[in-house]
Amino acid sequence: MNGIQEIAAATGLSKSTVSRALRNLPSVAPSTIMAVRRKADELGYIPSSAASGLATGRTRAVGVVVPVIDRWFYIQVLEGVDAELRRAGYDLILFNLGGLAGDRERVFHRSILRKRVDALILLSLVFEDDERRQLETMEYPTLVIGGPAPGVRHLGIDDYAVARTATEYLLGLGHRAIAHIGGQDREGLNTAVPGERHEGFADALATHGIEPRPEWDGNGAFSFQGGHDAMARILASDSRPTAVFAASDEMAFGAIVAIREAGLRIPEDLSVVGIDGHAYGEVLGLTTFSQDPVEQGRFAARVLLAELAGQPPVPWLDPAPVRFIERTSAGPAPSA
Amino acid sequence: MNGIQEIAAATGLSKSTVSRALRNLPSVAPSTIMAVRRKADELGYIPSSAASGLATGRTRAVGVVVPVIDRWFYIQVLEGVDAELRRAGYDLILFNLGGLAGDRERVFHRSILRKRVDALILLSLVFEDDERRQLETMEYPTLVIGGPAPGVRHLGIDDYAVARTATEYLLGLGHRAIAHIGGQDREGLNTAVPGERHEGFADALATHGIEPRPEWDGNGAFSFQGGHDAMARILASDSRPTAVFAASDEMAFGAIVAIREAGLRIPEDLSVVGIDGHAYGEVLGLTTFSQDPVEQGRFAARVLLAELAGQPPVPWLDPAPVRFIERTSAGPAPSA
DNA sequence: CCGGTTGCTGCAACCGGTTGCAGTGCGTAA
DNA sequence: TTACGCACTGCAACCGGTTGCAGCAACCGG
Repeated sequence: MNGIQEIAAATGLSKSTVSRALRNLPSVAPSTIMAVRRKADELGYIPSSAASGLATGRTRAVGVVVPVIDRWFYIQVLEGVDAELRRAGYDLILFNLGGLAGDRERVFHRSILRKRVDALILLSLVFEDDERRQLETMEYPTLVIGGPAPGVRHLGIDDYAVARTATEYLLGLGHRAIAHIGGQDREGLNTAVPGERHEGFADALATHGIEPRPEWDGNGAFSFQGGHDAMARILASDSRPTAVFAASDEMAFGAIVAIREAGLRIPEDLSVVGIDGHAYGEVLGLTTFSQDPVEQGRFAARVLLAELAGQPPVPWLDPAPVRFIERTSAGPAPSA
Repeated sequence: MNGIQEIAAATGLSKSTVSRALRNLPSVAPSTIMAVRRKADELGYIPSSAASGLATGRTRAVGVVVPVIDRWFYIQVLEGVDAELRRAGYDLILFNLGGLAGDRERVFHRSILRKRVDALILLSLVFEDDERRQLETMEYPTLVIGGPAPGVRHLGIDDYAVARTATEYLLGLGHRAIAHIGGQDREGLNTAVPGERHEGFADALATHGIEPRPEWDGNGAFSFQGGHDAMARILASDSRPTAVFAASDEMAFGAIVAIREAGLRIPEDLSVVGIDGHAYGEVLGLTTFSQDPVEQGRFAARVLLAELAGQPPVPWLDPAPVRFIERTSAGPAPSA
């Protein structure tokens, strides 16, 4: 005999009373609750999530789907989501698609989740039409963080606006020769994010009548190494920009290293700005437009938990805030 | 009516046959399997992990416990563990202690896991005696990765040996004035790791009759920022070392930045070596002793999955391999 | 003294699968 | 023709909790 039943036998109570006592339901006499608790401890009772899940239809777990794990943004979000779930006594199940090559099927084919979660948070994913439909047929509340996701409820910064603001900041410093480092992170990032940020950059230039130069548009693959290599290539070209807009902080870090390797000074010779708010920026003096993915994660978790608690769903979420952090990597354009 | 039952009714078969058909058991007629599959698709059947978990006592999930999420090492391991679990069709449940302040209780109090997992991987944790006992009473297979963990089965590199080797490498290059950057990561790391690595360092010096100098022993808190600040302090002291042994790559990166800020050259003025194999090392030219946490994660997962598949448990695991990556951050000691 | 609350507990069905055992129908060998 | 084995399917109990409803005793006001 096992579980709750065993406690029932040992205390002379019924299964139902024990069940209620363990959950502190008000309809149980305080003395009974104490007795049951004591016995449970004594017997080393371990509740079975499967059993209660089966009976209630609730798992007390939330799934988080990431394209890959090893990316700054996802990890920050994960940290935030986790913190909030922990507070609420929910578990976190991590579904990693393992890159684009990985099996998207995995999550979108409904049978995989096997009703394991009560709600789902999807990170930086854009969906095919049928995937979106799949998502809708899943009965649990869902939320997407990061990157525009047409047709599904979504939380994140306004990538276009941030990029545009960042570029305008450089323009405001007098820069006219501005390079862009962006590019697709094939397996990791929302495929829309690089595009949005690039567009914001391009539009800012356009309003100032500046033609973007293809040799100043680097593909940094949204990584440190990529940013470094892209910057090195740009510096190797015939003409040199006076500023660089990197679509992510990690690429900006790479760019900074490449610039220093070339013997140039920041910001005297070359200004750099990024987007993200990565912790390394502090030491490296990176001027950046910081988002707070931890808070985004927390917020997403709170929204979903509220719905699970019975609150009416919020159909629309405001874009997440961006904070400008001015450090030392960007300065006035050198006077030609 | 729901689930398997519904399919049974629709096909005119019994629950049991449907159940077996869905699992492709050999005792079911191929034609029946096809029919059941078709019906299941048609009805949009979603299996319930809770129900099968309850019936079989297996959850097809493995738990991973981390002290905090946002650390390079843990994330790499997570990636490896996940890859292997995915292959095997297992889910990954992430338990974050959320720093030392966080609730260790959470995991060690048996009732929290609520039989949610079939096996448990613990990252860089040292245990109190009673926690170890708790762990033993949990019925499922368990494995610790990273940092020595007396009394429990454990996987990881030999921290002492690596640190000693790294230091001896610097000694071999003629360095005698060697600084150490280590220090406790209060909330993140196995409390034993910094100690082991420091000991390896100290012992290597000792065998060469070198007295460690306290002003050259920096606390870098196992972070980029920490490494930077520690190095800056060391450089600000009266005398300057000719080499630095950083107990982690991230601290080494910080040190490199600090050294360059001071206008010194690497490795002409100052050599740097690290431990880890962080991806940034490539660009920064860091000479390091690389471990492969992804592979450690994969390996750990494989070990546990094998046990879950019925293989006899392996009581002892060899230390994980370390690979020396010689790049450009360390060179011969400048001749005084 | 009675009818009605109030507070607590028990009964039994149910959640959705899994599994040991007992059929059933058919082919085949004796 | 009969007996037997084989391939397949069904019955019913079980996994360990949850919950609607009923039951019971003590207590209340009238």
